[in-house]
Amino acid sequence: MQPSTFYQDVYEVVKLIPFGRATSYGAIAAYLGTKGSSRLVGYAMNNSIKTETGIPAHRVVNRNGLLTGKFHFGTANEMQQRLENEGLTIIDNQIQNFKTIFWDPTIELDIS
DNA sequence: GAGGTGACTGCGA
DNA sequence: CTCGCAGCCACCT
Repeated sequence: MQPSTFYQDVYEVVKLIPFGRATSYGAIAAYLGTKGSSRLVGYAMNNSIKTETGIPAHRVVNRNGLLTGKFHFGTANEMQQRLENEGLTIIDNQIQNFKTIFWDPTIELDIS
């Protein structure tokens, strides 16, 4: 297919993240085949919020499960608030048991 | 057309 | 263990 923009692909993957789960920028980038562009994923998220794309960006965190982009939300605690609302535990801006709730698109979606 | 930026990641000291 | 540096690539000004 013809990906209009890198953002579009990122949005598609983020939308597929199931409730109560979270993934990392690198995982999404890797799934898109642009693992080297892990920063672009975060960049896309930033744009997604600004453009009201409705993307659950709060389910996307860095490799350590740290809410690195919480400050980019409308309010600093909104990201954490949403994650806790999904049954996750956040301490010091970091997702607890992140390894357990981690949702890897390269595995869950499987590139077949 | 060129330069600067960034919600990252991995490796080294 | 904690802190710092370099690489990476698409988007924005």
